[in-house]
Amino acid sequence: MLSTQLDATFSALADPTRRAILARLALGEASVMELAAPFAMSQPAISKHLKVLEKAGLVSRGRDAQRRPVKALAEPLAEATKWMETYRETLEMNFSRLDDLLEELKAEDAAKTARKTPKGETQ
Amino acid sequence: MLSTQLDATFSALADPTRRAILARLALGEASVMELAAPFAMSQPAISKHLKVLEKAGLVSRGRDAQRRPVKALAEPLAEATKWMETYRETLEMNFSRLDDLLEELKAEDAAKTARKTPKGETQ
DNA sequence: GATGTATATAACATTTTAGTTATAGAACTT
DNA sequence: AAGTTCTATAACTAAAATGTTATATACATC
Repeated sequence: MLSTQLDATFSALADPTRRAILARLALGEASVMELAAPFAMSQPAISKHLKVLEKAGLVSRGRDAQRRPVKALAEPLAEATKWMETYRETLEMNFSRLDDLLEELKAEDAAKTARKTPKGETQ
Repeated sequence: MLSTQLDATFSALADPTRRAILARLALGEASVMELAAPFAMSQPAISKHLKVLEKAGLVSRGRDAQRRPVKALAEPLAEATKWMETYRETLEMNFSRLDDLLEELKAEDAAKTARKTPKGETQ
């Protein structure tokens, strides 16, 4: 669980162009030109984005004559998803502990109030 | 579902120092000094990381005398998690369709072979 | 073999990011 | 009120990211 892998995955996902590319690739392989078409951006720019995605392991490249078809890979997402899930679980645990604490404090306070308030009286 | 929110979330998570800060905060509120302690990094550097996290909505700041306690917030994660889940689901759907296609091709091929092979013969 | 098409790379400019030190301000302590 | 503690900001530097244009390369086709 190298930190650098997570860095690469989250960095790759942090760019809207790259997320759009991945969204497109989720529907199936595509060539660089096909991927570049929807964007107001040069082909070399897209090639660079693809290099980022490839370094992060989010895509792999094939070979079909002059084309280098790009294919999405699912694996690297697992680690990133896991990090986020673990984080959220810890957060939630902490919140529920906080809730418990608040409950405790409330109960304690009620007890004190009860002690201060003579038997049978209400407040 | 502004793209810029996702950008901010993923960018924030792309840095190991910020992930460590969040991991620490998942256990409960902390002051800037407490957060800075484990890192070989100046206090202003940590303050900058906190500003990034705050802009992404991943933390909120409180006030306790000179301290500005930092608290983790869960909400922004939802969108990011959703993006990743949707992406993975689409990917998997596509893979299973590919599997179907391969099955089809195999069946087709088997049928052809059968036609080429006279009745009763095996190959 | 000349031409076209798909992609990668080089060289460059601009912006953003991540860190530094120095300093300022606000609130506590004595 | 003087000093200490906590945090933020300013000014700066260095490196990385994102885009550009021009060019090279590899294959396909005429």
